[in-house]
Amino acid sequence: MLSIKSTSDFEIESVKYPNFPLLTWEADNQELGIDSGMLCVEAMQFLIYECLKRGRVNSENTWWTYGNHLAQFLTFCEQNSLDWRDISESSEDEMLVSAYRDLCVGEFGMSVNSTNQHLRTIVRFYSYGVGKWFKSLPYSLESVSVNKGQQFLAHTERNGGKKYSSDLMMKTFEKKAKFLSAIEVRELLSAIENPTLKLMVRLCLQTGIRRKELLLFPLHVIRKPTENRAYYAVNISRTKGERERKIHIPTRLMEDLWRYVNEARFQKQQASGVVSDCLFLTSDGQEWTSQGSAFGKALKSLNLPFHVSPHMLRHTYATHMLKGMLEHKSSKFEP
DNA sequence: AATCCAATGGCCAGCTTGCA
DNA sequence: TGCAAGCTGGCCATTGGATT
Repeated sequence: MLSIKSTSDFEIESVKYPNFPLLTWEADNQELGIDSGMLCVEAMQFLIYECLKRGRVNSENTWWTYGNHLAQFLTFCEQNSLDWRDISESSEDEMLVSAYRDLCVGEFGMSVNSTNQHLRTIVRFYSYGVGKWFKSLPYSLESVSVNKGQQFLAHTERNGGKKYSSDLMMKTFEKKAKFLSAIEVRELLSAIENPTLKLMVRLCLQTGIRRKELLLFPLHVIRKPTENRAYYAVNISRTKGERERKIHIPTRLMEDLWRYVNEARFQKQQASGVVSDCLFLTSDGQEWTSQGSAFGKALKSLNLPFHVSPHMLRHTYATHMLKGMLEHKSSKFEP
């Protein structure tokens, strides 16, 4: 199975949906009436329902996440000559998807978390198509009883005490966040020679913003610090899910950002002629690409004895903030 | 830059806990 | 005692990161 990007010719009810995943078969299969290059009609109907008809999905990335989950499962069926529509009547005995699950974790070496996410998409595909293309489902719904004392999932069912979930799902465990110690933070900052990169790292460490939020950080929120206060509260909008959020920039950092805007950034912008609402520009005076990995590579090229990634800076902020709040108990916050 | 696995954190909604 | 904030765990939309 191959995924192809739609062009702007792809439209539904006169609305154009470019970059939508189109899932096509790779091999002929006479038994199933499939020629290579044909669209998988069932997968397409499901994806259109899941990503376009429903109102919850907004990001094109999400189209591709769901498209890839489905494409990989259907590739498994295609390569092993399995008919994904032929589900045995007794769902307790049906092994098609559970065999795929065990292959993901075993042979492919995928984590339980990722495999579960693939499984949820496949489960939704079957749940969408049952009655349309298949008589029964490749899984059964397990009733999970709710512990009344602990109120486990008590909210999910109105009649109380029970919740239904696919029996394919595996148990997952929480992983610990990776962060830098105070010593490592100092080592990191002193290792950075490029002043702009240093400012970017400081902004991450002191506000906990994500990589994408850093690279798309709005220019217009940077202003000259005039008042005698500890920090400046600013709103940023280009966040995960485009939710606006308020962050706090310490005054000293705000001063340095203001100087950057009026000196180094101004010179770069004059040289390149780029007009941008992004605070940070690359050394060529261009905007950073928000999904690029250049910032992470810049951190890596410092060759520090410990691992640093953009998201670790966020964890570092959160961990030290929590530690600080625990040490200096405030009446305002409950850590 | 494309691909795809891994990780993140908001959501749900009723009971528990904290606090005045 | 009464009110409001906090907690809870699986689901899901979205982003991060490593590899190619």
